Amino acid sequence: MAINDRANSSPTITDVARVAGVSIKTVSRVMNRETGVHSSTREHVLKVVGEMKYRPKLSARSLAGARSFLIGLLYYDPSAAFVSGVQQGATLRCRESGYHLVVESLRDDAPDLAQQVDHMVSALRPDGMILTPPLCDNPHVLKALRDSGTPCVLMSPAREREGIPSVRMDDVLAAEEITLHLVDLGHKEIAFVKGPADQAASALRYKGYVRAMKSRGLTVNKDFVYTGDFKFQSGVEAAHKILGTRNRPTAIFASNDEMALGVLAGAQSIGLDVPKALSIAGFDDSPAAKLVWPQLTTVSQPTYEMARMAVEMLIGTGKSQEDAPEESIESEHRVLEHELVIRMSTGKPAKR
Amino acid sequence: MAINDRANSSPTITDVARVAGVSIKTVSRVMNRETGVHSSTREHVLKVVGEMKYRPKLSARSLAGARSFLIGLLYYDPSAAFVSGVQQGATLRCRESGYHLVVESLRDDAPDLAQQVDHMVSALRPDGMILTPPLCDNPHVLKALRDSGTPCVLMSPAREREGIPSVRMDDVLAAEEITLHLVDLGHKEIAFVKGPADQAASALRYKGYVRAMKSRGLTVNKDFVYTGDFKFQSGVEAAHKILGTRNRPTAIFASNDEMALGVLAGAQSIGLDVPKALSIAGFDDSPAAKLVWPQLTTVSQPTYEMARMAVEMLIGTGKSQEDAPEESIESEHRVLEHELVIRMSTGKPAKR
DNA sequence: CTGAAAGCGCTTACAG
DNA sequence: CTGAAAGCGCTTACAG
Repeated sequence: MAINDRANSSPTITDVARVAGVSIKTVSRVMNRETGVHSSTREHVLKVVGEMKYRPKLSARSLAGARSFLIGLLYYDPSAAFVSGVQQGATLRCRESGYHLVVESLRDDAPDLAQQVDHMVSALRPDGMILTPPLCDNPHVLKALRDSGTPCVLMSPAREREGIPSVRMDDVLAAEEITLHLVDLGHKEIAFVKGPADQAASALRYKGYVRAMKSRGLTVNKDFVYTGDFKFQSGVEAAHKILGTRNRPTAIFASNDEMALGVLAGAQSIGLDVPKALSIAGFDDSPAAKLVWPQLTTVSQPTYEMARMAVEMLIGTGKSQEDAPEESIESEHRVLEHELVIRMSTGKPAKR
Repeated sequence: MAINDRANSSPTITDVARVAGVSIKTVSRVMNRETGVHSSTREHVLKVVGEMKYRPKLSARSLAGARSFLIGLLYYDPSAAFVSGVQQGATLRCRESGYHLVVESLRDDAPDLAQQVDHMVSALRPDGMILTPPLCDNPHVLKALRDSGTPCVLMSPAREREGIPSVRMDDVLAAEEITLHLVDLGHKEIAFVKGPADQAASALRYKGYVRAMKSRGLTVNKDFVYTGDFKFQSGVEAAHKILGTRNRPTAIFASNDEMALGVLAGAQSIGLDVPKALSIAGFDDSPAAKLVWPQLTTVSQPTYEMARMAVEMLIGTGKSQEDAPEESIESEHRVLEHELVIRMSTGKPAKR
């Protein structure tokens, strides 16, 4: 027992089998939690495994078997807010099942996006791939992945696709709810700062805003709808534009946090007290939402849960490389719960 | 040519060798850019490789050879500011050399940290590991990694360690420079908001502040040094404390952005105009530094470059598992250039 | 400059 | 319930 047979290299399945007095197949069965092993055999093997600190080597399992125990995560332009939750969720869920997360950031300017994806996939052979926006909407990336037979899950895609599972939140509903929050506080003139036309979320959030206004019999004033680009500066401009009017609104709902922060800065720069003179709501619950005064009322995206769910869908789905691509990829579109985060930037409107 | 020999599975080295009319060893040599292959042979093989779209499988290379082509990145509590740059830098540098980045977030509360690390390392056999704060200072993690013989690079460790390479920036110098920036603007009374005692950066940045003040013959007023915890709220409190005095300073240097943002919020909440009545400087150049008004003057950490460098050091270092742990790990401690980011939150002091 | 053989450490498919 | 054999797709060590 005290004699270690080989140098200081880690034990292999053969070593364990020899010490335990069973075949490597039995050790393999125990390690993979297969049924049909006598409980006394199982316990004995497990004991030896513990003593020898045996850990199966991923590369060997991967080469011999059908799974690589690797999940890929593709980023394009990692917005800090998004990355943190996604990473945490995906990585923890992977560990629970003995999987590992391989992250790849693609360059913004890459003309050979599809090739990069293909390269990654054929070297790594991941059991699944998680795509975040805007990559989850890139047809070249999607095609490369489909050609390789790699199962994918799209996170918050602009639109759902036949045959490709996705996870998302309900942008329309969330926007509706936060607008209703403002209405419930007593606001009647509520401005909206829209995102750019090329992003799917823009229209969805606007839709929720309009729906909320109409459901309460409030009119959507065209002068109070400003189209920004989801960046800080466009929020500042929106504030100047919207607040420059004599008959200004008592609340502004900017459809992402960056723009809401811009609105806040713009409002404060012209001496408006938030939330007394103006309520401001955002969308995303980015880290920065808590780093201003007053802290921002916003919507928390379930990034952590979406990532966990994505991994789960991928691990559940068996890899279907050999089969015809279309036949066995289970297609589900899941919608996860968001959360309203009411902070100090929204309050009752001042009496006029 | 038009006939594809096997099903739709991807070609192996044997397939390529057969089509090219050479041995698999020769294909292997070409793929690994080894010398000693006739140029005509090399070109011919490369052509066939291109036509067949052959990509070596990582698991096979890993099992047969000494390298896994995997670099591990360990996080603990991913601060959004840090993650984004690190990820980008590491992942791009990895791709340039055919490596892949495996990310693992450890749980804050894990009592079995070392075991988790050991598990990851023995399954994956990464060729190297990058540790970010505060994991890079955790003795259990370090020990687990040393025991396994995995080469590591520490990013911004609290203290450098014998035999373990590291990459960092010069916190003292950066803090000194930003303080001098304030002095050069004409400030003489400059307050400092310190970080918590248990973080290495706290003392370093304070040291730089003191050095700058002394070098210009300014006195460090103890009433103007407030100890926070690197969080927003402590910045708010610092502002109230420091600015509540009759004889208040004209500038505050908070030693990270979160606290600086807190100071900004605190100052604005009592009606102070920044930067006219008060200049504020931070440290980190976090995403939020650009999402407030006025935008924050701060120090940009070279996270992207540090990550690139870390990968480079790891790829350069050959894996030394078989040897005695101490003997061949090349120990280097690199210090990378930071950058002062002068924005609108600092300006000349008002005449009294 | 090129190749034949062995083997990395597992899983698969089969037999009993 | 258990095992012997073959093989996954490469690299290593060696020979010529």
